[in-house]
Amino acid sequence: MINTINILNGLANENRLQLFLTLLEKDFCVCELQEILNMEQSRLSHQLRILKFYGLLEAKQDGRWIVYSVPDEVRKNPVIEAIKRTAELSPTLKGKIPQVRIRGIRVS
Amino acid sequence: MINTINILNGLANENRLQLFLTLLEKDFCVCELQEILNMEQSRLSHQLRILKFYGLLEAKQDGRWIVYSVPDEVRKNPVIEAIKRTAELSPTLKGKIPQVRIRGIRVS
DNA sequence: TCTATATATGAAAATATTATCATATGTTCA
DNA sequence: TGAACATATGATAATATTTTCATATATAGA
Repeated sequence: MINTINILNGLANENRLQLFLTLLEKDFCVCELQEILNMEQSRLSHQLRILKFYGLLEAKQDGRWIVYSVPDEVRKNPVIEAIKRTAELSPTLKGKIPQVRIRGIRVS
Repeated sequence: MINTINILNGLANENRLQLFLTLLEKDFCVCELQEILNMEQSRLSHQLRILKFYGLLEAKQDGRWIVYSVPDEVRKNPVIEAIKRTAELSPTLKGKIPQVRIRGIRVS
């Protein structure tokens, strides 16, 4: 199981917490996250790297996109479950999460 | 309820996490914590202040001692409960926690 | 192959956190 | 009151994290 201190270190940053909560809702590629979170590309990339480093995210390539997701093992972690319940994704971001998208293109 | 990001910020440091887990076991005054955690006084005092700042600890005076404790509200928090379950207090520290003490003096 | 797009990386600058040291404050007790 | 003890605080130094900017890499498609 993922180490608790890794979870704490990974998520002890408002930006990364929101990023993580977003990915907890749904998988996204970097360019979608860039739009949703309104973050500069390399900054976002660095933050994703940190979350991945701590084992909180995984990435898979799909064409020229890299899709980030929260591994099942992480979703099942009790601390993560509690965080999901208590830490609300900012309403602004929530409104920005597209319902259906295919590789960055809004479909609905 | 205590803010999740405050919990994360407060505990995203191995030292403070161990300090907090120690106080989750039992209330202690600073000089006891100093001995248990083998930390220099002012460093410990600074870390306690941070935990207090984030609302994770409270302090009450008892003579010349300041006794720190985890507020009930914090204990009941789902994230804290999950952390308590998943983050083990280091065995070294566990062995050092006195069973019964009165104001820093080991009684049993 | 060339170009556009998506993403990552490295280095430097900006900022925040942590440790350390000296000193201040407050309490007890002789 | 003054000495000893317990704790806090402030300033600075040491470190770590975060942002920014420039550039590199990789893929898709013309």
